[in-house]
Amino acid sequence: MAASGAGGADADGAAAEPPGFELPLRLLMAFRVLIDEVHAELARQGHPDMRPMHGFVFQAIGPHGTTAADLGRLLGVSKQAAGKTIDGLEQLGYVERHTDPNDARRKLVGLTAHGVDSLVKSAAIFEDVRAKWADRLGADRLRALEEDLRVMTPGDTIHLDMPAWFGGG
Amino acid sequence: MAASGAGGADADGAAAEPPGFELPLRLLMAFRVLIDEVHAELARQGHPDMRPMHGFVFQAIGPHGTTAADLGRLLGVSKQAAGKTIDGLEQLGYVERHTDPNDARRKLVGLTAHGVDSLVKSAAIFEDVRAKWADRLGADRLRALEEDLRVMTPGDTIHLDMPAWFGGG
DNA sequence: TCAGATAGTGAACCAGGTTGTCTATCTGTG
DNA sequence: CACAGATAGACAACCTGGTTCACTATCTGA
Repeated sequence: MAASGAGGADADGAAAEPPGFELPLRLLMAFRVLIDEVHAELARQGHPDMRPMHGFVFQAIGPHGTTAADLGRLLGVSKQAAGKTIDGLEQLGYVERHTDPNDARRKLVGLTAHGVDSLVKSAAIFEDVRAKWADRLGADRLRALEEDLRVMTPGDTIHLDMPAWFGGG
Repeated sequence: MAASGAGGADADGAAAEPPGFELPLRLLMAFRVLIDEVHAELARQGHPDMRPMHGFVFQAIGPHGTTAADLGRLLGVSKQAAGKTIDGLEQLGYVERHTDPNDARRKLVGLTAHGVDSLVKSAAIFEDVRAKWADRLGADRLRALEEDLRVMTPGDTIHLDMPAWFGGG
């Protein structure tokens, strides 16, 4: 990742950070900065065992619940991997499983009160952080930034597929 | 990660994607879209065994080379992890190690011709993709976006620390 | 009715991190 | 000049969170 002189001058004087490299780097850093802040604040607010990505998982589960296979599809991982994630979240008390009354194969995964609490708090914290961005950038610039990102990213499918490009298998 | 109705309407009618959630999601998706494109094109141009993040590693190594410990610091991982990464890259023929003549403890890690080739091509591809973004968004908007991202991210230290927040350890 | 699709689970495996420990080497200070 | 302490690299054991393969239970459509 990263480069010595991304922000400014490098001892060499040469262009240490070609402009094209800057964009992905900053996108990732921005994501990181934002997520870190939310993660830290969420830990302060009673959810110290949440992982940075769990908020997205909870949002994917949603208020109506889902199943391991659906969650896997949404997250872009195998159903087994989704199942493992659910196992962990279940042990932490964030979700619970119930057999689907209409389909004995399926197990509905739903948020517990604890899980809902974390989701609600995450959303509020995200809002706060976004407000801080609006303060720094100006509301117009932030809206423009969000609009531009929307334009440049596929609108509907949100298969992040983190593992695939990060190296995990 | 992600949510069913990020882009648009959800069957429920409820706000499926609180505005605060949208920002990190889009940042990550944008990063992903960009990296995927570069990665795919790089594979086409003779580097099929490159991992999406390798480009950043190569840039961190830089034209003058580095050491495992320095690389680890720059990447925000342990020196052992950096060493393993270098092992892999060495086997793929992208880097090579030489003992530092001035310090027998250190092993200078430098890019091979193959590594330099991949770095040069990456940079060019990044430029191309950036140009595409400029076409879509307009040069001004893209510059504004980059400027805003720069404002909201720490300027000098680029410790991405991917593993820490992704869950790896 | 029954072949085929789908849900969930377990097992074996892998990648890429972590920490702890060890040796070799350099460096600053008494 | 010697030596305590810092640093570089490597090895081992371990962890997390992915993967695929294989299997059973259940649903569905022809």
